[in-house]
Amino acid sequence: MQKNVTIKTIAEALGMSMSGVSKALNDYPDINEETKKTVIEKAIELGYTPNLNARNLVKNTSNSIGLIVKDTDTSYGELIKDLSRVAESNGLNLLIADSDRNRETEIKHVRSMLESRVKGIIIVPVSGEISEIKKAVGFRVPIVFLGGWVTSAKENVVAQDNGCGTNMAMDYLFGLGHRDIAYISDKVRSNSNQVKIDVYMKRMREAGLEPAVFIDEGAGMVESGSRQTARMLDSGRRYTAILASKDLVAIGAMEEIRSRNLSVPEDISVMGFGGTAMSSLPMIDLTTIAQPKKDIAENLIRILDAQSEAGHDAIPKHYFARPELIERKSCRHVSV
Amino acid sequence: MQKNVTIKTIAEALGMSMSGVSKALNDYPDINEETKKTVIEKAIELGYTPNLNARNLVKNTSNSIGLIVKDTDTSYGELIKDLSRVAESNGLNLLIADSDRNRETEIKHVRSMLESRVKGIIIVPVSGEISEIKKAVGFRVPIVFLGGWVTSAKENVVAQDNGCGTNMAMDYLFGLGHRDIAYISDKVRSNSNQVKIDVYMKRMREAGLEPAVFIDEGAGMVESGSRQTARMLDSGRRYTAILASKDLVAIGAMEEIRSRNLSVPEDISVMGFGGTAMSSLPMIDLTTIAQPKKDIAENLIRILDAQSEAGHDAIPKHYFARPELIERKSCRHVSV
DNA sequence: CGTTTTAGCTAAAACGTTTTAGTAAAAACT
DNA sequence: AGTTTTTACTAAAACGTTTTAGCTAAAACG
Repeated sequence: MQKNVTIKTIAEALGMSMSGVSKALNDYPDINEETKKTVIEKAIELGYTPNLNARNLVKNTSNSIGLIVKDTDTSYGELIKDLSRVAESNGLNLLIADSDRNRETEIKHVRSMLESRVKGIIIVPVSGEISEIKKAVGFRVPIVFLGGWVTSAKENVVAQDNGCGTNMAMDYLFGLGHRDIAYISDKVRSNSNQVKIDVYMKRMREAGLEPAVFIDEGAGMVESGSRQTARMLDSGRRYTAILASKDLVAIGAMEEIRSRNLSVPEDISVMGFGGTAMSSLPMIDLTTIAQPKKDIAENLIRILDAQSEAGHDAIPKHYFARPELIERKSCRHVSV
Repeated sequence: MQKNVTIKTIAEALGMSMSGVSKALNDYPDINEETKKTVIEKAIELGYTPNLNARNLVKNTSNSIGLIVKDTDTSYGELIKDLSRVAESNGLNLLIADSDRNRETEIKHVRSMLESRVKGIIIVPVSGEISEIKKAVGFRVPIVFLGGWVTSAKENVVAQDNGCGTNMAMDYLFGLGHRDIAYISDKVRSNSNQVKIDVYMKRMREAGLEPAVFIDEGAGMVESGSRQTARMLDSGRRYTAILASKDLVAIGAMEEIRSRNLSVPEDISVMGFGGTAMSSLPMIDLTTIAQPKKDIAENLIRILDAQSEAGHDAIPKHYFARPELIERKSCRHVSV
């Protein structure tokens, strides 16, 4: 392996000092323009690549942020693209890890990222119990919680505004004339799911209607959707619309409905939550409340940046992104 | 901001030398076991976190690898989870970037990763024209190309064995009694697509059958699938099965078939390629040739590791992962 | 002309590690 | 007892940067 090309290499090639070269490359004002040009040319000629390890070490800064998701396959995993783009435009590298819904793995990733001296950590926690995470991070770097798990006002949180999203969904369904609307949900673990249920119930009651919430306790989002839809269909009451807690739950619902030779949306309208890639497929074509991924990505980075400027006594920041209703083919006017 | 806890902090607290502490923490044999214990305890007590920037700088190594995909949403994007897992078990961090199918962005990411001194780069290139990438990387770190774009024997390449996959698909369809099989493809840009076509044609001819390849030139994989399926259905010849170049193309095909009141698989069997998450959805339920993501992830890291040991005159390595046929509901025996 | 200012550099310390070479004391030999 | 070996450390250099303080020569000033 040939010797690394460093600032010293350039300095020697040019017969000048290392500090001179460094300053030239960093465009300091006290270096002659001519000199700067010469230095930059030489740097390119020699194939110089600055060593960020060294730079970060002396400047005590970092050019990377960590993202730990609990599952790359979920809607928060789909955010990687947008986050990577925003990070890039802020000159940041993105360090990614998947905790695989495992607390131990999650903590390991946190530790490892701290050793790599990330500027901050964005984390979709495995559960709402975050004390271990907080303990591992200490006050070393800012940490932003992503998603509906964390509610404490003392933490930095970015999430979808699920209250708002549910209201949009209800407005839409009421607007289509639906009155018999069921809420179908997978296991309620995170706060986001609870908020959706609360708003759904409130809206139904305000409209003088009887809410009907079907919550599944089993595994598999699609399966949860199917099971609870079956329960709903067998319940005796007739429903014209389903609001599902997730896109995958909605897909399970559609499946169950169709397996009984009913059709979506002719017999029952189905509305999803998430706006995942799958919801747009032709055979699915799900009307859904979509997560504004770009908006979320931008605010994650914005908050992380602000907090790392501010130090560890900074006031916690919260951002709730306004979702967007994507109208597709799974909902229609209630038939009279 | 309070002072960082470094090896020096520990050394002073214990009245010993920095080198002693370093050696104790790294379990050198020439340090007393008692001393090691004391040092480790103190390190934990003070909340010491090793600074990998400093370590990597002096050891001239790296603990991270870079992954640049051209689109996080494709099947190679779904590999992030597995790659992150394999990386973790090898003590590596994963730096991820999305080139967004843009050559300029891609090169920017390559540069940035080199500055961060990654150990190596895994890249799903934007196109088969890789000279710019090679030039940017030089011989600094090993680079492994992922996917069907790069064919040169001089490069490290990991990809699916598409020849094998296509043979599996053809065996399967022949086994179900199909003889009128069409191949439907989106735009042929990468080598992988061409290989599939070649094998398809070969197998058809060997069976004494007339191949029929429908290639779309337009945008959107789903739309490509639909358009070419329409062409196929209008072509006069009657087909009983479709082999699609991608899962999304297959989904487009299914959509077109169903929109004509034909059904899958009763009237026409459809076979996909990729084994993406979407293929498993109930309304899709696509029989497909799945990418062995775990296998691919393991071999990517293995090759990267081997090449960075070997230095830049290492012999290029190739690995073609054997895909797996996932049998679902989109294919059945040809009706007689 | 002598002094002050400015332009354009250089020298050296610092960042937090690892590692090589060395050393003092204790232990083991002869 | 004197020598060698072993044990358990320490000192200092090195990695590739940035930055502070300082320096020299030229320019500007009075």
